[in-house]
Amino acid sequence: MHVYAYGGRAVGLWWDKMRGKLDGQDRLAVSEVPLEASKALAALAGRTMRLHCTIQEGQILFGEGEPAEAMYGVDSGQVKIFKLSPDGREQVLRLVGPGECFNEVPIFDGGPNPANAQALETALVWGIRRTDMQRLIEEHPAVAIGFLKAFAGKLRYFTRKVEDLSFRSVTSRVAKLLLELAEDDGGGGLRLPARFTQQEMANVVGTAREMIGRAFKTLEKEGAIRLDRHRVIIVSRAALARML
Amino acid sequence: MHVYAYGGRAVGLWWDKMRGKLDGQDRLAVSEVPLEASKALAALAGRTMRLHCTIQEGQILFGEGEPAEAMYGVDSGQVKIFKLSPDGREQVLRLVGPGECFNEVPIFDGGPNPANAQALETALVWGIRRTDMQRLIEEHPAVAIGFLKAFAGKLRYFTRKVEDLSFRSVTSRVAKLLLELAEDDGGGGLRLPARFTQQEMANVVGTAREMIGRAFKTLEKEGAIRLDRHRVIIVSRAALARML
DNA sequence: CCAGCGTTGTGACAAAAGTCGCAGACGGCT
DNA sequence: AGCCGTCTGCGACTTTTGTCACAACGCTGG
Repeated sequence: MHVYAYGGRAVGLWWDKMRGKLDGQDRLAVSEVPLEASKALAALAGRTMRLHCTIQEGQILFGEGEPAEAMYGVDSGQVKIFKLSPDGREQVLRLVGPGECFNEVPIFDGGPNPANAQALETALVWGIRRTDMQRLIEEHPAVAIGFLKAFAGKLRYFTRKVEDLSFRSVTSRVAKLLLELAEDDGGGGLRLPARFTQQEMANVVGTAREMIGRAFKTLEKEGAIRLDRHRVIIVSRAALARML
Repeated sequence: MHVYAYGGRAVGLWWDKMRGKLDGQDRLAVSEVPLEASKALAALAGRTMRLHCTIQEGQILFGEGEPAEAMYGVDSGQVKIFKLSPDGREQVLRLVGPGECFNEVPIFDGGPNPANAQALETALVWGIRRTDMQRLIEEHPAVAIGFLKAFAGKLRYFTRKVEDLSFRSVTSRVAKLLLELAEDDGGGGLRLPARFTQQEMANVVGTAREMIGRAFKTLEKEGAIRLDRHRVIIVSRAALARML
């Protein structure tokens, strides 16, 4: 059991026991399938050494700078990967949902965790230890190629993130976030998953909470969204896109 | 010959002819060496299909969004990888020097060039076409692993870039840039490579030119640098580091 | 139903960053 | 040396973003 301190609280983390062992060549076929890396891995990992755990909403899985134990994948729930500034501000780098994986970087360069990971909602997470993963990759070149594709996607993603921070106003970044978060929802309009508070959006977008509220008012004036009792409803995707 | 338009100018780009051909297994030993990926590649590439060209200072090698022909490496000189905003502002993502390579991402995801590339000073550049590179990787797993390491480094780099843009003030980012650019130089102090204008630094740091000047004045007041006839001399690395 | 707490709305203000205009300095080049 | 284009140094001003304080809302759990 590991204990990490965060914001004054200490949270516990239990690992299930290892589940099995890589046993020979008959699994090769799986890794050969040119799937998106994380999926191929999940399939592979199901039959290799694999750690499991449930992290409760708000719990920290690991912290930046700590030696990396493993890479992880999300089975259900959502995990937030973020950095903290010395004065406590938070910048979310990525939101990881089911089928995606995170903390792969240390597998390949042997360094510490590049950021913090925390469950945004209760999440089921699996992990593969670095050494196991390295063996897996050496034995199955197709897995390496899968990772290369996944990394390529991530580099594009971060490249965009830099671009956005540098070129776009807060309002524009908020509009973009809304477009990404938007979920089709019963009625005519699109609604946001309720779990995002303005503070959380601010952390994703890289600004202060109050700015989110002001951005909402701007977007409302432009007819892109409607604010119904503290909840954002997207009126027009097109109008939102115009604000980019 | 390709012609690209940029800032009203059109520049030409000539490719030398292909130089040779990958010929069998005896090169495997080279790829097996666990070098930094770019170096391993340069070694490999010297014996495989390889394109060469010289790009003059200011010339564009390729533009964002164009279909990716190849990945490249720098033999000498310096290449700037950057994005342009709709209104013409520029954000430098990376400065690529000798021994490093760029535009690897499209090799693996088949997408277009993720950014623009331009020679900051006259540069000797080599390239390997996507299809050749893909074959190389499939045949030599060690190359794939080398790329994974290189990608891991780049992801850490961009992660830091996001962090910096989000957390640090302009002055702090400038101080950081100076620390990175600083070159030991004959006399007691460190000087900057002359080729960087304030505008170029502004593009790296993600701000306006005037802010660079103001940041310099702040840093001078703190005793970190000295301004001698439009040239920056780093007085104290420690004082600079304190400004981070 | 009510209390309590975390989230949101808001206005006034402060600070940081960006813009504009122009003068002056520098560095090649002839 | 003298000229010219580019780069730099400011100062005044605008815009954007961040901060603070506080009231109101609304969900949750007795």
